[in-house]
Order: sequence, then C-alpha cells, then structure tokens
Amino acid sequence: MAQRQGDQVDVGVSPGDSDRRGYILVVAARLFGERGYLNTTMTEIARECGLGQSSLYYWFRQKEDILLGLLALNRVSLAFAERMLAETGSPAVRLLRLLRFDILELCSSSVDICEVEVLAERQPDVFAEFWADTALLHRYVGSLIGDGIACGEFVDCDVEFAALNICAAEEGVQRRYRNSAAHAPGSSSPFRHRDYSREHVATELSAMLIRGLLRDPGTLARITAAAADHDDVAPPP
Amino acid sequence: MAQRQGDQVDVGVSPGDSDRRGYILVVAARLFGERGYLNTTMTEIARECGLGQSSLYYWFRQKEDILLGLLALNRVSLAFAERMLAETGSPAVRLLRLLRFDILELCSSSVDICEVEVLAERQPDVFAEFWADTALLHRYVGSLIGDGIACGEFVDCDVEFAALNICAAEEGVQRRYRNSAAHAPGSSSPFRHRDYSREHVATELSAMLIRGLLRDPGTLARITAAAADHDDVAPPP
DNA sequence: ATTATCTATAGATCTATAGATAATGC
DNA sequence: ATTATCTATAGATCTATAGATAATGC
Repeated sequence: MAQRQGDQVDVGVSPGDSDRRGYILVVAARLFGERGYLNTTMTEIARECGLGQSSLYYWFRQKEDILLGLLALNRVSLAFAERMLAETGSPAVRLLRLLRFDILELCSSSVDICEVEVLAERQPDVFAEFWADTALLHRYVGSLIGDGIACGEFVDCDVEFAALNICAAEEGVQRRYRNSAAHAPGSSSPFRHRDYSREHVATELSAMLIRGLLRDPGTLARITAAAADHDDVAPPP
Repeated sequence: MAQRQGDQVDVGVSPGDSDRRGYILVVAARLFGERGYLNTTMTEIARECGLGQSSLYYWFRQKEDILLGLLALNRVSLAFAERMLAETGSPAVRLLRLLRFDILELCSSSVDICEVEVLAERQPDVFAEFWADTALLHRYVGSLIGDGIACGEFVDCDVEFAALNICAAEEGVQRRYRNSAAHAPGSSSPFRHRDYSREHVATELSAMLIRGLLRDPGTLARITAAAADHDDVAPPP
C-alpha cells in the first residue's frame, strides 16, 4: 500500500515512475477528449491502461489530480506570453502572435476549458494553480493591449475589459474546434463546421480579435505578415 | 400517481398547473444559477419548493425537463433575430442590435450555456430543440453578416466562420458575467471584474465584435448611435 | 523491504418508480 | 374520481480505502 503520488506533475521519484504516470495521463487525455472529464470514470481510465480500477489510486490520489496533471502540461502558452512581453517591437504583432499561439494550444488540448472552469469554480482550493495561471494570462494580454494603446496602434479602450473579452472569446471558440473524438467524421455531434483546421481557426480568430482593437484596420495585413514571419511553433495535437 | 407533465413548457393543462410548473422553474433557475445544473439535485429543488423529492416527478418526468423548460423561456432572442432579419436598413446596425440583445439575454440567464452544451452533446435526442435553436441563431447571424458584406459595410470574410466565432465569443463571455450568486460580493469565485453591469458588457462587447467586421471602423460611432435609438427591451434578470 | 498490482467493499449520492394517503370536487 | 402529495425503496454509479499478494532486488 505504499503510494507513489508525487506532487510533481512531470517528474516522478524515478524515471520509471514518470513514464508510468505520463502514460496514464496520455490515456486519460484521450478519454477526456472523447467523453469529457465528468463522463469518464476512473474505472474506464484504468481499463484502458490495462489496470484494475483501484490500482490507479497508487499513481493518483484522486481523480482531480489527473486533470491537474494534464492542465500543467498546457502551461506552454504562459511561457510564450512571457516571451512576448519581454520582446520589443509592435505590441499588436506580439499580441497577435500570443493569441494565435494560445488558441492553437487550447484547440489542441484534450480537455474542454469550459468544463474545467465549471469544476474549478466548485473546488477553488484544488484548482488554485489553474486559477493563478488563468489570471496571469489575462494580465499578460491586458499588458500588451495597454502597450498597443500607448503607442497608438490600438484604439483607446478599457484594458481589463478587453482582455477579459478576448480570453473569453478564445475559450468559447475552443469548445467548437477542439480536437476530440466528438469531431470525428460520422460523429453525431450537433456542432457544424468542425472541419476548419486548428491552424486556420487560430490564424483567423486571432486576426479578427486584433482587428477589433486596431485604430487603423488597414494595418492588419502588415501585422499578420510580421507575425507570420516568426512561425511560432504550434503545440502538438 | 397520475402525472401532470405536459409537453408544453409554459402552459399546463390548466392555469393552476402552469403556475405550479412555473414556480418550480423559477426556484430551479435560482439554484442552477447558484450552484450550476449538475451540482443541483432534485432533492434540493424540491426542498426549496417546499415539496418532497419525489413529488417533483409529478411535475417533471426527469431532471432534464426542468432545464429544457428554462431554455425554452430564453427563446426570446431567436424571436428578436427574426425581427432583425425582417427589418430593412443597415445590416451592421441590425446585427449590432441582435448581438447586444443576445448577450444581454445570455448574461441574464440562470444557466451557464457552456454547461448546457456539455450536457446536450451527451444527450442529443433530449436536447434536440436546443440544438435546433442554436443552429438557427447561427444562421441568422451569418445572414446579417452576409448582407453587411454585400452592401459594403463589412469586410469580405468567411460568413459561416465569422458567425461561429461571434456566437462562440458571446458564450465564452457569458460565463464570466452571467448573473449568479457566485458573483455576489464576498463570493470566493476566482473570476474578477464581475462588477461590470450586464448592459455595459452587452453594449461594449457587441460593439467590439462589430468593429472586427467593419470595413471602416470610423463608422462605428454612427452605427452604435443608430442602434441605441431603438432602445431594444432587455430581458428581465 | 519495497513496489505495483489485485480483490473486496465501504460509503456516499442521486434519479426515478411503486404504491399509499389525504384532500378536493362532482 | 382526480389531484397532489408523501413514504419507502430499488437500482445504478462512482470514488476511495483496506488489506492481501506476487514480484523484484538487496
């Protein structure tokens, strides 16, 4: 009955541990993507891993810990946001790059961010880190918007409010275009037009959101071209 | 053991029935708003109504029927969309009015549309009408965007895609500003800036979304002014 | 001795139904 | 006879824990 549930997400006590936990995370990610978190049971995850239901508790103390492990993997866009803040040059270009990257990451994620938020509101303690990450990203987006206003690229607007709306829009869109088995051909899923690629969605939506901020939307083409030059690496699907 | 669960949402077999069902819907709406649909049990709804748990099943055959009853009440913005389609005049003004009205309605709703969608994806048959309504609203929004492009007010863009993004953005925003006990002062809810009024959110977000479509954003002031003239009636909270 | 798994089960929840019962109205 | 409620309970799920067991490695 010893337990191997390290606090660390990525690193276990030994490399083997990390592999095992990582394998379970990969399996769980697939199931969460297909059925949603709430509709996936520990029994199903265990079965797909070739384990008995209770054996899962050797690796994760509670179901939420599996979800938290997956969310931690998605912390890449926070790191990317920090890079964008540190860089110099046009805030509009940097914000566009950030939004594109973040939408791409959200759409690649196996968990529906809206479902996570519903759960996370219920258990603020368990999801404290998730909320901290969310708040930080909002702050970074707001900061870039503020810079854009200061240098005249963006219209004058309520920075906090615009940042919230942009992040909210990203999350709403993510629900529709997220990679998941529900989007597979032949699925009876009621949403339409899932066949837009993640890249297309990320590029178009980020441009549309920036366009809503620009003082002179005629400059959008120049901005998207400048952003495209960087060819920021997309997270894997 | 007779049952009074009419298919009608608003109208029971007799006025008294309608009152009773309506009362239960009002109570359930409050609880769903406070705790979310999944976190509200039939037992709690019954207790708040002054009923025993099983007595609720006399009025609603299953829990989902209560949710469907509430969703049906929110069909006002569909009717409003039909009015906007029927009117003549600037498509940009009509779309702005529709978006403003719809955001206002979403933020006034007691149920989180994202939570509903998660459930509705699981049970497409039960929620068939909800999906039909959603698809219809998307179609109407797309239609107005198409008119706006045709008459040169909007930039040329993928109509379907833009409509989906706009609807998705509305839903994402709704999660943050929706009226609910979670937003009450002293709440430990992790979201910030709930203190924007629904009217402010609806006005600003709809303007921002329209701005992202306009060929010449300099015309936005004229468009919002024209829309404000109509003073469309907000749904009650 | 430690590691990873298993069997068995406690414990908690929640929806929905069966059938009894009291009240109302013809 | 119909209406609206109640008590009692079936039935289904799901998480999490206790404790046994086999395998590995010193």
